[in-house]
Amino acid sequence: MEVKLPTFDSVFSIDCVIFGFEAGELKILLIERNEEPFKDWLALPGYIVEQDESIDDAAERILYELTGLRDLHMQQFHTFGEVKRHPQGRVITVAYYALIRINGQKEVKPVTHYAKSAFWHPVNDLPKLAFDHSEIFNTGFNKIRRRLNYQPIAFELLPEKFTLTQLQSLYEAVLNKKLDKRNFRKKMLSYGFLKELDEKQKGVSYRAAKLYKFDRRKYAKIFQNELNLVQ
Amino acid sequence: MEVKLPTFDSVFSIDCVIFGFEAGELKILLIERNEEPFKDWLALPGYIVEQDESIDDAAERILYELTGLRDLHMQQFHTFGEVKRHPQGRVITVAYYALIRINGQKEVKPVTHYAKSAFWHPVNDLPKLAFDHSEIFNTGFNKIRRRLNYQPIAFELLPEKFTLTQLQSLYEAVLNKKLDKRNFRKKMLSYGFLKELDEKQKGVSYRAAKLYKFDRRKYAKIFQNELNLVQ
DNA sequence: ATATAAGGTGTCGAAATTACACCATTAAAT
DNA sequence: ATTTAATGGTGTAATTTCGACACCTTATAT
Repeated sequence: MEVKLPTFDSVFSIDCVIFGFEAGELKILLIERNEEPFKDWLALPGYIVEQDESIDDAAERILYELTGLRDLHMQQFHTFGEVKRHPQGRVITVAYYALIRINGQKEVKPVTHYAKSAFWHPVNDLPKLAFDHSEIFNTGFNKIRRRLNYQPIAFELLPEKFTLTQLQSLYEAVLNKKLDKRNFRKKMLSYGFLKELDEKQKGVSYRAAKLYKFDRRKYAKIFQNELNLVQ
Repeated sequence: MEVKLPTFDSVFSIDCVIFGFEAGELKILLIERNEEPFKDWLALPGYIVEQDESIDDAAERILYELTGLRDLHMQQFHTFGEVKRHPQGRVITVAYYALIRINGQKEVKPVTHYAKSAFWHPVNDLPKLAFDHSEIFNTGFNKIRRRLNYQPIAFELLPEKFTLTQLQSLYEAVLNKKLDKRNFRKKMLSYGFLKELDEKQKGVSYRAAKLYKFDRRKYAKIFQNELNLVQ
């Protein structure tokens, strides 16, 4: 059976690459589509921008409708504008990313019928995605990999209180390489934006680690003058 | 006299921030608009994307039509999508930048009637621009300032053969600070992607400097593994 | 008490970064 | 011919950062 689809001209859409970190693994949010085209395929959460909302607002709304997640700090990273990227017509999409702590998060679940389900999937083993979403994901992953080195995005993926080992394993997951424990700690602590708490990890069956907090205010002070690569 | 303007829904446009370097000064290309809205205002070169062209293609075409420049290496840097950014309707614009050698370039000149003129203007003394173009410019300037530190974009602004002093003064213009001559040279040369030529500057009334060339092939070899900020 | 699993810590050599000042060369002016 | 003006071109030493590397400590479970 062939399905006749409407076509459209000049539509903007938003697609979201939402990273989460859980059990030492980096994951992203996928949805199962419930609409043609690419019905039943896996895809990034994404939909069409309304006339009367900014693209930033649209990104928040769309993510909420498709996954139930709200109040993430979403950031635009690239716009995809190939003519044939959408089979039904001309759709230019602005891609956003966000980072989020998975732990303690209520289950993700679509609020609209455009998606059948939403779930976390490890980045290392992604299936083929609808549209050009695999390309969008790759572009986004490269972006955050690079940004990890000069922006405090790691802390958005961790619980508010975290151990240095957790922080290190996040860096290792994103950069995909092993780091030296002593050097990593020395360097992170030397920045001065980690606040040591009077509290320890609980519920582990081995020596509990100290907990730390990211001190956003100190970070901002330290890095207000940040352009420094040449001299 | 009040002018009635047509309005439109869902239009994509492109705006271009084109940097050039001349006489030790960083400049950008502006046009004088010949159409409402903002007729007679200064603006970034920009126009509407057609249905059957990718945004990258559109960026090239539009820049050509408004300034006569072709074959620049243009790169998207941000998409601006506030609802009210265009007085006639919903226009989302994708902003691109490019860098170009001004010297020896034929005069810039619009090919369409949408612009009255096109000209270079120093970045340090920009007038108020049409639409949200001042914001677009600022965003773009910050981008290239940062990219100067990890991408070989400086060489696109200089003539093919350049002196180390020219290179340094470009860095100083973009970063807006003085650099140490000896350290700058030591560092630049240590990378190994500058090729010293058997040729000297001509036509100067003082000791002529050696000329150098950027060796793109060596650069690519050196920086294929580049992620390195944490260990 | 013992085993297990991760927490937590310091040093040394190499490399990179920074600060800093003077002589050399060329063309133009006298 | 000499001087002047302007920029070209160079080295070193102190300091800081980076990277490699291994062992004892502590909490819990058995």
